[in-house]
Amino acid sequence: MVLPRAARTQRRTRIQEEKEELILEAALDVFATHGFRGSTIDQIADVAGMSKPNLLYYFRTKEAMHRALIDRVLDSWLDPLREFDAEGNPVSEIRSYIRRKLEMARDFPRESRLFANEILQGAPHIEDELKGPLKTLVDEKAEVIRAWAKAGKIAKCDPYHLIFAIWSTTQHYADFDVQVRGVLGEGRSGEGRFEDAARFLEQLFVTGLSADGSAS
Amino acid sequence: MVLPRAARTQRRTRIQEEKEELILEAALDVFATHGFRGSTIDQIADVAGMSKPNLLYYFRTKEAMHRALIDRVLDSWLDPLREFDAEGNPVSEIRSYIRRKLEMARDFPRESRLFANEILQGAPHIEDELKGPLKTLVDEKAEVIRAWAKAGKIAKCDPYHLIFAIWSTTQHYADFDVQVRGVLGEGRSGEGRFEDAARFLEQLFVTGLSADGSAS
DNA sequence: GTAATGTTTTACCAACCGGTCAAATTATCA
DNA sequence: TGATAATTTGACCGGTTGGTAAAACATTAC
Repeated sequence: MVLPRAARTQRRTRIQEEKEELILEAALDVFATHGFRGSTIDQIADVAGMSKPNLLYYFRTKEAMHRALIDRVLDSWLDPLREFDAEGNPVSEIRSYIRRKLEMARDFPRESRLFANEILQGAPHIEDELKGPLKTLVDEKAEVIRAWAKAGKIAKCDPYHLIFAIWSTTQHYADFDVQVRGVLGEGRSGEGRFEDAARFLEQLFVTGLSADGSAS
Repeated sequence: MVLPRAARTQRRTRIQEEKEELILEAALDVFATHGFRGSTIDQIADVAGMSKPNLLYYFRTKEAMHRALIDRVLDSWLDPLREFDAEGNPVSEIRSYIRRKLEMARDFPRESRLFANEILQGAPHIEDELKGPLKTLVDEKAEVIRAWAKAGKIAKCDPYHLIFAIWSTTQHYADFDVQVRGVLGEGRSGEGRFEDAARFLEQLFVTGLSADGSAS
């Protein structure tokens, strides 16, 4: 019978696993560079090396592909923040959070751009996740930071804006890679660039948040 | 005669001025939220309140509209960096650069998103500008910062990454506005949010770059 | 082996897209 | 006012887009 994939109950064949993987990989490529509306199914099919109807056999719509991709990636994307440990040493926690985020920007730039595109364009497909799970997690970690500041372990500062600053500075190296490369020139090549960035950001945040800092 | 606009020599009628303005305004709206490929001429025409052929009378292609928009916006976008003054007081120069960038993110979010979309998608239309005028300007200002650091007026740090950090943290409030609002909730509304951000960022960068900071 | 199920392809469709054309309409100015 | 140029419109075109239908083909289970 021709039971389009969406109607599957629980069992998935070997081919399904493989092909879905292949498709999502291709979709990540395409969505990350063109955004949802700018991407075409044909393009994705092409990258995946299969025909369009074949692709649509596994994901019935473009939206379904996008959604599957978001779902799969969002979770791992938030891992670094989850690891943020209330019991650890504040400075080294922040330092290693920065480093982990920077490593993700280096190793998973497509994932970063996927979200960047989505949010830039108004987050039409992930608004719920933003206001739900993401907000909850951030609220929780912000509370940890606030407690650290209150205890005088780091400078008093708005924890939310601290988190935004870490997000933006690190993801910048994935999302705006072309610009970074354009400005730096081809001199500072791949690996060195990330080391420079890491050194700078750690200095900025560690010094910037040293306990003697003032401001509300 | 039917002289399509592109063939104009120098004189432009009042109507041309008005309509081109109207179109670019609409185009900014659309391009900023959907990126180049995700935007359609019909959409822009719709926002501008005119028919598609009429719109194409003023800009012969979608690319021409995009280009005109980029050209008009890029210059003013770099103004804050140009104002960066080598003779001024380092700390207050950096502080006011941050504030100006933040004001631009607040007052011209569409312009910010226009560039963000463009760069995120590989900067296919502005690569030359990145490697040309932008790089030149950044190189120049980086040299100023390097001199300040060498003179011990601010901490030693990589000036390029400092500039990237200021760009990313400030533009974040325009480009990722949905996320910021989603995470903060509707509590901290518009004006207050930017004040909080400004306070945090000034603290971060001023403290983070205080002359006693170490690291290469 | 064969029947049932799972996968892939070919051909196709309606809507949309960027863009053209010629005719109709409106503004300008002598 | 009328001629001339500038602007706007509706009808249209070929290519692309997201998606479908049905049949051909492959795989698995018995």
